[in-house]
Amino acid sequence: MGRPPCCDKANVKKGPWTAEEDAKLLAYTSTHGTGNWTSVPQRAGLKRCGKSCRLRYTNYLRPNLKHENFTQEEEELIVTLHAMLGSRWSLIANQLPGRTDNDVKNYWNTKLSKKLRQRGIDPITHRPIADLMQSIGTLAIRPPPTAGVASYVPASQAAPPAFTAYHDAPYFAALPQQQVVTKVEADAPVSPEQKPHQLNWSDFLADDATGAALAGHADAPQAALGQYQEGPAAAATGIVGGRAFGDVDGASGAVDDGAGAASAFIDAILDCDKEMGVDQLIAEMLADPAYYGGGGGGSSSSELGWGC
DNA sequence: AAATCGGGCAACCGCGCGCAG
DNA sequence: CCTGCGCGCGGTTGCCCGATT
Repeated sequence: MGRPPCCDKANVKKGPWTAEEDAKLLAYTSTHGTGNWTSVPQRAGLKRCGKSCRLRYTNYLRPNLKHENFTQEEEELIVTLHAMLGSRWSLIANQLPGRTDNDVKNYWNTKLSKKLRQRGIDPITHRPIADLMQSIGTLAIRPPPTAGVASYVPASQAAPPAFTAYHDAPYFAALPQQQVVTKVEADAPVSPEQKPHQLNWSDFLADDATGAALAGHADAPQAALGQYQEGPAAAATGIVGGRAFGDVDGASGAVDDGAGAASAFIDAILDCDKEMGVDQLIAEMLADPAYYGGGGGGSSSSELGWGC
């Protein structure tokens, strides 16, 4: 037996919302709040599905929403967070005050992913496309990963089996530094003399930015995040959900160099998420050995310095 | 000026999770 | 523990509108 529909679809209006419908919904929510969406249409005098009402409200009518274009800072934060979190749009949107997950998702799909491609970066793996192409050949001669693990890893993230230190990639030289999500092994800083080396499968997953940031090679993420950073104090006070990050003021103090700033930012994100109850989800995701192709001697969350 | 194409965005759909009974 | 229900999320669709032919 399937789940019954949330509303009588035959008597429910679909499609674009009219100004009158918006007004009714807004009037209702402003006096009654937003609880129990299934009853909202009836109470507000709308022939809409409750789900549709919720969506309209959260994506368009909700107070404090930004309707203007994304700023450069927001762009950079989205790119960085996407490198860390993947397509967890709601988590990303939480760090962008006034933006909805739908906003962020649409912006990513229509603008940012193209932008990254134009700059030679694969928007899914956040790695140089040239490296990905180069890796295809290497892939053929590498032993397959552990079967049980491989089936768990999203194909989109299990891409390249080998790469060079991004700092050496010539095509990156032309890129704005903050667009580059670097990857350096946490316990083995790359020296100029070092040759490109091969890594474990677990090194190719979404922890790149995190690992890089926490390994003290956080130039790129830090540059992108610096303006959002309010420091550990802000996080500790429970200013969360993007409020602290969003209330950027130029006098908010010095930004630490290196791992300190990046770590603080990550901690702040985690604190925010904790406050919102999503920290557990992220912690589990990061700790999940299967997610990172564990067993390959790879980077656990603790090894990455992820402060959970 | 009309037709076609493509991008951007709002909205919908289906699924998973959490909670209450 | 099981079931029903509401909510939220991510993926996808379809419409609108500007650009191009």
